[in-house]
Amino acid sequence: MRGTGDGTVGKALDVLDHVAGFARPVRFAELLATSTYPKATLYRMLQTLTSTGLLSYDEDRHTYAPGVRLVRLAHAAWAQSSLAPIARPHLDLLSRDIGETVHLAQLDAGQVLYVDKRNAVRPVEMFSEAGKVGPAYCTGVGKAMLAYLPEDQLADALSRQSFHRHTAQTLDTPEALGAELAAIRQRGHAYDREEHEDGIICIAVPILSPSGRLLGAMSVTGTTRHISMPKLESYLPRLRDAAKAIASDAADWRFPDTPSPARGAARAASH
Amino acid sequence: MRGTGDGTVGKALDVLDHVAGFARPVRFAELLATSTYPKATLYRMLQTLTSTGLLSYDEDRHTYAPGVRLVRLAHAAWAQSSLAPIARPHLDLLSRDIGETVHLAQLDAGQVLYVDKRNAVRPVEMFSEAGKVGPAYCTGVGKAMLAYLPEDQLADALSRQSFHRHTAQTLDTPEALGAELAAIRQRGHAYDREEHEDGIICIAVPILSPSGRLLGAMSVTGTTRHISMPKLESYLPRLRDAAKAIASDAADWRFPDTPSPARGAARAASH
DNA sequence: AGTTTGGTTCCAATTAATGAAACCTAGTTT
DNA sequence: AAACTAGGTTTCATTAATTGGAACCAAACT
Repeated sequence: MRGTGDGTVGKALDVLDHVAGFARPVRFAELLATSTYPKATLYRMLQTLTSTGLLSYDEDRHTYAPGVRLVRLAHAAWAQSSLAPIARPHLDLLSRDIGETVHLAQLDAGQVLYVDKRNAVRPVEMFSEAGKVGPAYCTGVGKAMLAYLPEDQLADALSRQSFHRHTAQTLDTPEALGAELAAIRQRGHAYDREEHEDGIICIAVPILSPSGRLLGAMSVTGTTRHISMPKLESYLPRLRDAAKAIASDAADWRFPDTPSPARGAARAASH
Repeated sequence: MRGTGDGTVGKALDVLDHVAGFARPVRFAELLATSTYPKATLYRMLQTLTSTGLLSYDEDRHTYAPGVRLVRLAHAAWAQSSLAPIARPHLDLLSRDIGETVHLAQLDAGQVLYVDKRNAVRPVEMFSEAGKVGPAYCTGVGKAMLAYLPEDQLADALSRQSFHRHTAQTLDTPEALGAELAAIRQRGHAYDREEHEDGIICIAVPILSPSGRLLGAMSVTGTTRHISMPKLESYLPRLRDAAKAIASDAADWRFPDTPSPARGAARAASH
């Protein structure tokens, strides 16, 4: 856990992650008992994080929790990410079209990070879903992304997988996963055959920029009770079209106007 | 801008905010031109932020943008905040009940921070809406919260208001706002009479814990084209009930189990 | 070829973080 | 009531990181 390597800021983030890791407000003593940092260091770190608003401190209960300032920063991150805001209208369309649960994910530190979601039947359940993380080696979107990762990044991502056997179908060895990734590259899409959760299946495609760079992945998900894999496969053309449309929008998006050296400076000055 | 005061972490956050402040990916030179930090310092700060995932760097375009790691952290912040997750079902109910746009907000550094929203027509979009900030002095939720802030915190919050005249109705002096806040305390709810945007009106109530501490605020919003203030006022009882229910849930929430010294240590050890 | 713009690296001076230990303080226990 | 203690907070000499001026490099213009 210790030493993400990046000086003071890295350590501060260790602590922030540590606090966020508890799914509830946590007291100093609890953090100390599970921390590699000495008392005084941890204490001052928490002070700093609290005073910057990254953590919030409950005076009454003497507990720390992630602060609302993060929500604000995340909004900025989401809004100007190269994928999520562009994909939004496409997700709307796709979801209305096929009427099943649709996920949009990116890869973050070897994990699947869900950045958007459409749930056809119950539209509201979603809010707490974006920002969730999941394993890459046993989810449709995860495998779709791993399959199209450059070699060095793939090695890094693989080294971060836990290969826990979630269900009887989970591919729980790097070898099995390697073969699966090759198959995914072959056919261009990934399946999740109840590998993460019993009763949940999905079909997923990567979102690749025109130049072949991996941007994210997208999936249609269902329960075995109400949908079959062939049915999911029938959505594949539309899923692919949406992924392609998103990728092409994303490629355009960076050039809304012709960049000129002078303009940048002018805009900066007016700030 | 410089020197939030909190050592290295504070400076790093200055830079992070600075990047987030541009509503688009930015280049090093642009940041440098608008930064108080010297070249080398800013450069290394950006390196650190990038390598920790708080910023993402576009190799091709040489631009920095807020990183997806923030979305992940924000999820934790949102999910264990003392207000938003508790309020969620109540917002669902209220929104289904009255069929108008409903906002849930908190106060963050003198600004209104929207933490949840229900839009009558469209389902919710995660951090595209939540995480947004707005002015406190000229929005319904903002004024509702300012009115119930302890004196010292109010002074701090007021000092952070810009008092920009958004519309003809905007209260753009501390004095006018002070009178308005007194009136809000009197009647228990706040109005926004097109003070922030022409054509947008709303009615808002504070969310106060049983002990009177301010937790946040909630509003029902509409356009003057399709709704009138009396109609909005007719929602007041239900809005108040929802706010009360949220506050009471929030008060209970902190005691899911009786704390005992031994348990904390045991749980910590198993971590 | 020459020059400007944009980005990166060096390194001695400076500043901040560190952590062991001492010190509070509000509850318990004897 | 005095002694203890768990949980927090502060001190301070030591250690490590940040700082920023300046040099450097690499493209993009001229």
